[in-house]
Amino acid sequence: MEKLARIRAGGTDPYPRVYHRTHTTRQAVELLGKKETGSSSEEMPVIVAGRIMAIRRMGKSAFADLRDGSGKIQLLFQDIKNFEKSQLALFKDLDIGDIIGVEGDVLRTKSGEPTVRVNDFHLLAKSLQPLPEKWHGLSDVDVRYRQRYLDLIANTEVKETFLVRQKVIAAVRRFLDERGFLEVETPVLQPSAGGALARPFITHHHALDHDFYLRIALELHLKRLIVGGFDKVYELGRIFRNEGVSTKHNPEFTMLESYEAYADYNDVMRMFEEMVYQVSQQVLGSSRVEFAGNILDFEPPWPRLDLRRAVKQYSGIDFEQYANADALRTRMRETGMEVDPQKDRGRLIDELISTYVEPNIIQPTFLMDYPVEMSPLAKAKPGDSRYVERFEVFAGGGIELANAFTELNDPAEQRLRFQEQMKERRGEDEEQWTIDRDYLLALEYGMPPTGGLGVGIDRLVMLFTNKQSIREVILFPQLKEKNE
RNA sequence: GGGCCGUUAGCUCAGUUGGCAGAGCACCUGACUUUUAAUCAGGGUGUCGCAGGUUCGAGACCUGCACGGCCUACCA
Repeated sequence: MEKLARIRAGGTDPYPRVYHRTHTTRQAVELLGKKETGSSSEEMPVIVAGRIMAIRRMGKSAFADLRDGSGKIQLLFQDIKNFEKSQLALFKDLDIGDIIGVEGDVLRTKSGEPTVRVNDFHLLAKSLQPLPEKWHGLSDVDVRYRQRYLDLIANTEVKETFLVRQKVIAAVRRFLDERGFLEVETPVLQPSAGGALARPFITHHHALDHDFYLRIALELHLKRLIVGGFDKVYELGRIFRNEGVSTKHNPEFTMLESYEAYADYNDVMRMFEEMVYQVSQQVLGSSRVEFAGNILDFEPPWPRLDLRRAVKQYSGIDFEQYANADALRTRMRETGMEVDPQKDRGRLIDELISTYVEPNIIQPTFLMDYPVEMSPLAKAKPGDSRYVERFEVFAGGGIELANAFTELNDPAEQRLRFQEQMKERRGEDEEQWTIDRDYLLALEYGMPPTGGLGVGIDRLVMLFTNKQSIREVILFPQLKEKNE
């Protein structure tokens, strides 16, 4: 760009290496406030730096809006014609988008705008690309996600979303830390991907000449730690699922899992509703949040619905009366549902839940006691081996917030359940599925009764920020590569 | 994977029945010392997503492809 050459020719380095400011724009505005209440001295010299968001040139003077990470402040350039020649030339070449530093004093203009009257300024980084349009902002979602930095510059509310995200995560950590949970880190690369039913990503370790899977859940390693004697552990981490991409699914996403020895799913339920309540108080200052046109209230206790009864209530089908997949499928077809003939009974019930139950659950609600077919890692209900002590939490009409159960700690029973799973998968020609034998070995040493919890952090943030798409709460969501 | 919709200037978008490619912002030139979507006068900066086809003539019509969105499917 010729402007850049001209600036260099004028003896100015368009990318100097350091610039020390005395105030952020926010601090400069606060300083002005102090000056006006008379609690500070007369002279208010400041050095601030940031990106030029607008310039209003008016002949001998000019106004500009300067934005930094803390906020923005107006700049006033006066007597431009009397600038030193090189400064005048540099000033003329300033564009919206340039990063500059200015020295001056703070004052308030006639119209009440906090302003730095500029005595001197320096170019800190020249912008060679035009910024998105100032009035409409950037709305092309493709560009917004691919060039998130532009989104953050052009759409100030986007920044707010990610600040909330950070606060949610910090509040969750605080909650668990205060309760004596130990935060741990477990392997992302695993010889077998267990703890969930999702299809994993496969990668290859060259030195070991061995395939590894990217983890699809945190579960099995955290429970090894319960065996090892850490009674309360959690991990907040990225997991990877090689499946469809949608407004609710990103191939990599952030999961919280916690495990507490000597607890069951009732304890976990109480902990989870308290956790979300406290997080909402700390992040939003309220237990209420608007989501998709509804007001959700996280104040405990949340309703607890028996899964079988909920399905019956909303779909009219009592799946207990249909003992095998074929019978249930036939009954579901009668209601006009299109049903995949491949699905086993557990998946059919899952479909009933997502079709009939989830959309009706607006307020945070526990759905309890799942059929055993759907939950290979959960402990059976006492006296009824067809059901397990498991709950899921839904809110906002279909957002799944949590999945938790009383952990199955009987190694023989666990081995049977794994084998059942493998049997079902045979014929699905999925090479990826393997049994984590080392986990079974760990269970044989004895795992105390344990309550476990899994929380999709991205979805929690969606609720807290009223975003209907998971891509709005992930800084760099996965998109297809653009072909040249 | 399937269906529908979209893709035009750096950005936000118009573009009539198939007949010279448009507006606002940004950018460039000039005027202006309290503006804040500054204003005023002038300037169009384009591979109309890509590749074919129909046509005297295609941004528009047809086919294929790419990318995106929504729905659907998949998904603990």
